[in-house]
Amino acid sequence: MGRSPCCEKSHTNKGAWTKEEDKRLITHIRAHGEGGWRALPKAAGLLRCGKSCRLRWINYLRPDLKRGNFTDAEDDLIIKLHSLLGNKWSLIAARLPGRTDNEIKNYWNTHIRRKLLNKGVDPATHRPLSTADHRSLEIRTDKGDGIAALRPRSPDLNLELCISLPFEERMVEVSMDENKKKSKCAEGFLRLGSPGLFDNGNLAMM
DNA sequence: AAAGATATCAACCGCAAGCAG
DNA sequence: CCTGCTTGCGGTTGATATCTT
Repeated sequence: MGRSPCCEKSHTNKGAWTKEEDKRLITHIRAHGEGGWRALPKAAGLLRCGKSCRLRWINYLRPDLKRGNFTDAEDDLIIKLHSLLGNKWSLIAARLPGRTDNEIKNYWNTHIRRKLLNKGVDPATHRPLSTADHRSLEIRTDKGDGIAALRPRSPDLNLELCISLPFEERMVEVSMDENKKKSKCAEGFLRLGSPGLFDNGNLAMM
């Protein structure tokens, strides 16, 4: 028995959005506000699924979006936040006003990754790559569920940067994967307002 | 100029968290 | 609690643009 589809796919459009669809979506959201994505397409007269509407609005139609190239300061901030949060694009985007998680994720994968590699920095660990050992930075592990995962080989590559957080659960949730642990800690870090982090999202140290 | 390779990014998919009943 | 539904997230795909040969 498979999952039920998120919407009636046989009656929905897919692919690039037309200007008319954009207009309908913007008009509807201006009138009724964000949310209720599942019911929105029908209400707005769109042959799209709710997910698609939400994505289109959040990533491209929202009025507060900052389009255009990333600045060097944004580059640096993304790199710093990534070293802290890992691939938690939504958390990173939350610290970059006008940027979306999808935009940052794409930018990371197409530009920053290469930029770091060219500088001899491993984009996954943010540590220097050495020609002799960079292939050994990661090892494959099998967690017993048949799914292999890449994990840092060296203990000192552990990016758990949550030294002083009140997250007792991280000590006991041994089954939680590394990314989740990292982001949980980092979320707390951001929420609590670490001395190393200014309100504008800039990192004072690290 | 044409063909193939590579880069970019908008959009989709599946999963999991959160919430209401 | 349990269940089902909705929303949000991260990984991935695929169409298009740009570059190289």
